[in-house]
Amino acid sequence: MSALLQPKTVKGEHSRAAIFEAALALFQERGYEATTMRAIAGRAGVSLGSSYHYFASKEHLVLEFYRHTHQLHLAAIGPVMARERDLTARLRNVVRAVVVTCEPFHDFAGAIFSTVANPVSPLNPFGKESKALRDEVIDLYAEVVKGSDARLPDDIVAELPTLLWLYQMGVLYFWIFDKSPGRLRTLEVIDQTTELMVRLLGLANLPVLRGSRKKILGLVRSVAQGA
Amino acid sequence: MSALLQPKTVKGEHSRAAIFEAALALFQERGYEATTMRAIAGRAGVSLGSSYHYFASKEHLVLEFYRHTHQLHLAAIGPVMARERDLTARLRNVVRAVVVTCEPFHDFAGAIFSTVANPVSPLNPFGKESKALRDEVIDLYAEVVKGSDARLPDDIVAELPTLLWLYQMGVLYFWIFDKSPGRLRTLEVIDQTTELMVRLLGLANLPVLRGSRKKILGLVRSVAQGA
DNA sequence: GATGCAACTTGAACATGTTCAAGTTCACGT
DNA sequence: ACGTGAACTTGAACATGTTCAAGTTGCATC
Repeated sequence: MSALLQPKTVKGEHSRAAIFEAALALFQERGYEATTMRAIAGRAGVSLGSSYHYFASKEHLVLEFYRHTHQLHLAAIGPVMARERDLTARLRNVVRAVVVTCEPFHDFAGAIFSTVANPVSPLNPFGKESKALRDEVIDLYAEVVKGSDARLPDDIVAELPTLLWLYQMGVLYFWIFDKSPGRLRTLEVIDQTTELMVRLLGLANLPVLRGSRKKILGLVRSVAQGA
Repeated sequence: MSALLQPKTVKGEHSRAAIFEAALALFQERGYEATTMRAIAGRAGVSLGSSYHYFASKEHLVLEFYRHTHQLHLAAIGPVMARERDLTARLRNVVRAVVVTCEPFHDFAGAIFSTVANPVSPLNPFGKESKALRDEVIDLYAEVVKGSDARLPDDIVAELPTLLWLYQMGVLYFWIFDKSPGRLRTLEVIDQTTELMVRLLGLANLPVLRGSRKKILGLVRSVAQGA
């Protein structure tokens, strides 16, 4: 069965959009688990079976949600990507924008994380069905690096986007647990880690770190390609 | 409702043990999802309700499984912990022992990872119900460090066990995806990362890294305490 | 206009994790 | 012996994600 069906008619598009909108609203109101597929269908004004016609499972609604937030993220970072040239500032702004964009969904983000982290699910970050979105995010970070005025060695430039994608997932995991007001702790961690990373990149050419650098890059490659 | 009930009678202990053994066997034979609570109860020779008397949920059987593998792990590393003094070797052996110990369960390990990673569940690694086990594992890594002949700064010694616990979880996540024969890729990654970590620890006193060191330790502290 | 076909829709039926009120067992004090 | 109460056991009932065979709609082709 296909992951999710692209409607072929305007009526179908309406149904699909209504289902996703209902799901998003209910997730926010009641949380992920407490939202039943029946409630989603009811709110969308379609039958239970129709929901499964457009989304193969409840988890696939989550994948759509990720696509949705990615679009919001892209829109949010447009200006800074066009203007800012300093790598640290670009990174900081882009990653800050991730958590700011996701803030309205913080309450139920925790509940869906396991869905996405599940290595068995084809929806997991390394899996088949999320490949398109994953590549988009990695490309975004490639753009963050390329659009900066930082001069980095080729071997680092090759792996950095993937590393930053992993880093973003780590930040989101921290953010999920963050209960500080305004999620200030996460923002602080972002500021510190982005600055730290860029500093370490600057040190990568030091003789003492030369040996480690190749190994680290090899590891990133290993981890990224999964298994 | 309590997490899991400690039997007060011998009969109760038998029932509880039978349920866990049945669950473990069925998980291995059919995988996690395909194993129903009814099948577990049937194989254990008890009723469905009795299973829920001893384990509050299917996930709690997973927590018991983690306790079980932790005991296996402890038994496996006894000799090397008593003999070996080199930090790199101690680390490598201890982490290798983790994946070797878990190897018989590799097929269904992926399915239960999401259970444990779920930030909403009290069973998640940072959560309340897994605190006892988490502390045990962190203590183990404190012992790995303390029992070595490495001389490390106090601030590093304070955070290193927690960092190594996080590292172990990362290794397990990689291992879950690893489809190489004999899980050789994971073992290789372990060898490389342990050596790399110890090398970087040795460089922590270099002037260029002094500034980053404090920040990194602060970050580890932030991340570890969760939110 | 008639026909056919793909897209779309439906809700009953199913599987399974979980709850719960009711029943049973048994060690212990009297 | 008897009563008591905690520990243990039971399976029917429930909620909900998912499947599927059957029905409806609407458009393109003749």
